Order: sequence, then structure tokens, then C-alpha cells
Amino acid sequence: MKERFTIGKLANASDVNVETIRFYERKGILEQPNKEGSFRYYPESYILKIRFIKRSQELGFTLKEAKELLDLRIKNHAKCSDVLSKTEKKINEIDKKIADLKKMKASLKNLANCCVDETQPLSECPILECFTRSD
Amino acid sequence: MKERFTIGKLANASDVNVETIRFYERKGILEQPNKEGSFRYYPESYILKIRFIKRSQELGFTLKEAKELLDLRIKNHAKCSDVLSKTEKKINEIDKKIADLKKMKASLKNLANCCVDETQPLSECPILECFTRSD
DNA sequence: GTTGACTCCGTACTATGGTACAGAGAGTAG
DNA sequence: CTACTCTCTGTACCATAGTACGGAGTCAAC
Repeated sequence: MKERFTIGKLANASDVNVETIRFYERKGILEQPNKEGSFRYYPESYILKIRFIKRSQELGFTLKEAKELLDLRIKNHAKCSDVLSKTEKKINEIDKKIADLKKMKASLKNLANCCVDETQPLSECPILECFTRSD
Repeated sequence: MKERFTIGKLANASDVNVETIRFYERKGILEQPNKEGSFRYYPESYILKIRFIKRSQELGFTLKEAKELLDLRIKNHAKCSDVLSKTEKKINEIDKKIADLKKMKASLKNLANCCVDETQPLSECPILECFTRSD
């Protein structure tokens, strides 16, 4: 038991605040660690869990979805097919997000070129067409 | 003036509801169109605008950011350097999102393999390591 | 063994992104 | 010209994702 974090240390190391961690526990997003006396003590792995959750949110997943992604890791073989179908579903969502982000990026580059090449009218830059071809 | 939408038609065509459109106008995300009498009449282009906003949100941008992306299109040459720096900033954000989504995808595939190859213990699947190498 | 920092729980408040009325006015089809 | 549908403004309400805070208990260090 080398690395043991109180909630404050964990919050600090994960770059969230204490209330956020308690909030995640209340909502069942993070499981409460064993308590010694009345205090929570966390293993180091919680830092990764919390950072995973935060980044998942930035990528457009909700807390609930972040938890689902996180949960995929701890299931046992009894639920293999379940894990497989969930991972496939998430992979498809991710592929779609990547594809759309790439389109958005291409549009932005095009837009930047409009500025560089002043012969093109900026008003015709195609950002609105960004998602219109595969939705 | 061939295609002219009332708010209800627009909502229907854009697959959001009427209140959402009014909400966007109140918040300045969408500009109010010219009114004739007391009714709003929208050009067809608003359908694309709204779908752009919705998809941007799904990709992890806020309404405010969606508006910024949308606004990049309508600036004139007087603000070229501004447009360029904003597009570059957004492109960087997008690149980061894409990179992280790819990592997440790789982790999910790895996870799926753990299930296929039953000799590997599922508990060691690497989803937590998803974002840990470049953040 | 007291002081100060940290933790506990519970409740209230905030921001964002909407949704849902209510009551009145406008448009349109028969 | 009536009836029905849609729209108007404004206000209230909702879910998600936190944040803030009060009052009490705990730990650890001097």
C-alpha cells in the first residue's frame, strides 16, 4: 500500500476539485473506496480514472457514457459478448466523430486558404457544408 | 424568395424543436431573421446552420464554440488575420480531439481482442491508458 | 493536548442547454 | 367570417455537471 491518496491529494493530482470527486461518487460514476475511519483513501489508479472521465467529456461523451467506457474494463468473461457489442457500438460512434472532425478540419483549412488567397471571396467559404454530405 | 420557412417548418426540417430555435436567438447563437409583421421567416440556409450547431455539440464543442465556428464564415477581409488565428486554434483543438479519439478507439479494439483471445485476462485491458501518454 | 488543515455530510446554488406552458395575436381554408 | 392552426412574448421548469458552504468531526504535528 505504497501510494494512498486522501480526497484532497487525489483532487490535486487529477486536477479536479474535491467536490467533483464526491459528486462522482454520489452519482455512481466513481465507486467509493474503502474508508478507514470516516475518511476515504484512494489508490493511485483513481487519478487515471478521473483523467479518463474528464477527457471523455471533452470528446463529447456524457458522464454516463464515460462510466460505460470505464466499465468495459472491469467486466469478467461471463459477459464477453456484451462487452464486444458495446465496444463495437462505441467504436462506430468514435469513427463517426473522427470523420466529422476531419470534415470540419478540411473546411477550416479551406477557410484559411480563402484568407491567404485574396482572390477568393471569403463569404463563399464552405464551413456550412461541413457535415452535409454523410448525415 | 423561393424557400421561406416559418419557425415551425424550420424546426421540423432541422430536427430540433421550435423552442430551441427561439432559445438560440435569445442567446445570440442564431441571428433573428427579418420579420414580416410579427412572424419570423427564415431562408433555407438556416437548416444547415442549425444542423451544423447540433453536430458541433456532439463533437464536444459548446454552443458558444459552435457559434464561433459558424462566425468564421461571415467575416470580411478586414479581419483576415483574426480569422486565420481562430481557424488555426480550432484546427489544433480538432487535431487533439481526433488524436484522442484514435487512442480511445485503439484501446477499445484492444479490449475487444481480450474477449476474443480468452487466454488474456480481461482485467488487464488497457482502456485506462487511453490518454496517459500524451497529456 | 491544542491548533490548523483537512475531511465529513447535507443542502443550496450556479451555468449550460434546453422544454413547457399560458395567454394573446396572426394566418389561412372552407 | 369563423374555426383551427400556428406564432408571439414571457416566465417557469428541467437535466446535467458541477460549485459553494455550513457546521461538525478527524488527523497530524508541534
